[in-house]
Amino acid sequence: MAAKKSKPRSRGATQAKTPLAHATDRPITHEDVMQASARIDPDLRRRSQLLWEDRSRPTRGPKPALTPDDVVQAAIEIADEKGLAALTMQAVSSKLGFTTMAVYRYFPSKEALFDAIVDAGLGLPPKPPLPRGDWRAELTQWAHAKRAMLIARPWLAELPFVAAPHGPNWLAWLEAVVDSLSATSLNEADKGQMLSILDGYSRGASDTSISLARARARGISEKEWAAAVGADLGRAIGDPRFPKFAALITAPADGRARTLEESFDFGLQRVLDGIELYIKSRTSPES
Amino acid sequence: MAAKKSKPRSRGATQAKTPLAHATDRPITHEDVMQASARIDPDLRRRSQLLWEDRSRPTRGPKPALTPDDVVQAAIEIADEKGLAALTMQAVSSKLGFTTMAVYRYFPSKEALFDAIVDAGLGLPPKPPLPRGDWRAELTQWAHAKRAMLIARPWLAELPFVAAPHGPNWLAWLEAVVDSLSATSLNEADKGQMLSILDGYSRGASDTSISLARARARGISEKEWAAAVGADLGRAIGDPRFPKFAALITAPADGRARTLEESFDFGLQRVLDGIELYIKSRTSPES
DNA sequence: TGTATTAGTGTATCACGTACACAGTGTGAG
DNA sequence: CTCACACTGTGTACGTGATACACTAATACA
Repeated sequence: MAAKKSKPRSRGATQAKTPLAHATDRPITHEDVMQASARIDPDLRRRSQLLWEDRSRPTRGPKPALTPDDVVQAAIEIADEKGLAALTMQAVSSKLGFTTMAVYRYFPSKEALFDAIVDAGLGLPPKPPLPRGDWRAELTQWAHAKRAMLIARPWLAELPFVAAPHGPNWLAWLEAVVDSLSATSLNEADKGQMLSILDGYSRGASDTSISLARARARGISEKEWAAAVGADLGRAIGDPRFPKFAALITAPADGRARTLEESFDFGLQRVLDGIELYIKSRTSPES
Repeated sequence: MAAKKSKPRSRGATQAKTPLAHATDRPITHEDVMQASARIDPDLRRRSQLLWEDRSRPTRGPKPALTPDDVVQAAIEIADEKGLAALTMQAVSSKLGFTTMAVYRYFPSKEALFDAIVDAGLGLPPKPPLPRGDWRAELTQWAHAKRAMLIARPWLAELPFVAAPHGPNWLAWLEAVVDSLSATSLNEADKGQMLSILDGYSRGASDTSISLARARARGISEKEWAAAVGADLGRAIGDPRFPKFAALITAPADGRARTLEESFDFGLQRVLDGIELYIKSRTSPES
């Protein structure tokens, strides 16, 4: 056995629930978490660590010409311009003006680099407008921002980033939702639930626009994209298997067509309606 | 220039809105669609075609030893057992007992094979229980089924399948929702909206469970997975950037913890609440 | 029966991830 | 102050995977 294959190892991750065992009554500390993490898949553990540790340079040898951030930046630019497929270690290094192997001084593997790219790509959530307290408005802003972020970096959704270690920016997005929900009367557990709902909707309902964005990055016009999508969906027309759907897409538009963003917002408001309904039912006893 | 690189071409696809231009008053036919599709990226067009055309064998040469379906089946088995990363053309062919290049007689590229795998992996939606008409119950069943499907094939979410051509099974899932919504008073446009909402939530809110499923496929126990996720999320504890989220995950569980499926269902009911509210507002004039 | 067509094979090539060994560079320990 | 060691970037090599191309064998229609 000589060279080793790239092990498709590692995974982890996700939204909110089932985060930690609430076995004892004493509040959980960072210590507890770190202790629990002792028995985690070492590969995953290392990746997560790379994402969180402060990369303080050792003092010994020559000064590195780059920072991990430079590498991440270059990688993101490549993904933005040419797509994920073009994001190779050689592309990154040559963009930086170094040899391929130089990158490995900053990230031990492509996978680790991807982890960093994902977190950097997420960026930070927007700051809610200042008279705080309007949770519904704040969550609306949040969801639109998340959608915009996913559209701006359509390659993010192409990575199984639910399976990657969660970095600081990921947590920042979650924090923002919980923070907005603080204005409600929900208990912690319910806040977690609402976080899942909102996060789930925002992610899933952005797929259409992400697809468009990806096409656009390939130089395809919105018209062409719509034609391609329409052609696929249009196969339903005349096909006995899809009568209802065919009727839906052939129905004349009664009024102005909605933009994708308007569509997203419409759905978002329905979701928030559902959340609001729940909050009210918790507040004013109705049963 | 000799061999060509794998071109990271092709994309397309998605949910419901903006499907076709409703320019004229005459209902859109399959003809219209096919005509519109004439100017689509030829690569995409070909992929979509492969997904839909009946692969009737020409009569001339030797009889093929396999069917496209055999290939798809083998590929799916590999993905199920070893994960997407192990799904190579050589793996597929050797599983079938042929040389690598033999597979290319059935699918012109790995990408085309993936398209077929995605559609096959989606499978068909469940049949709604027979006293039809309870749209809410039917959509609940649908959403749970979709979630279960994604969990059963966690590699599906790893593919940018929103960007792939939509095959028959994809449409079948959409059809099922629209069909259930027929019991409501919604117009076609609104049905499309509700479809987007439900599809979006089901997809996005399943991420957590998909991650777990993926971990499980790698031989990681639920405990280990929870520890890894918890370790990442637990970094919030003590970090001044994430006070609210830290409070959330350290709050003592007041009662039985919800399973992931219960969590999904809880959110789903909120979403359906929102949809129901809208339906009612359309029915009984309130403004 | 022969010829055009097609299935599966063998081989070659190129891109990519990454291991390994080397050379040059600073810095703290002596 | 100096030297050895830690560390950076380079050059090279390898294995794997996708896939082009040319070849042989099979088969049905003219």
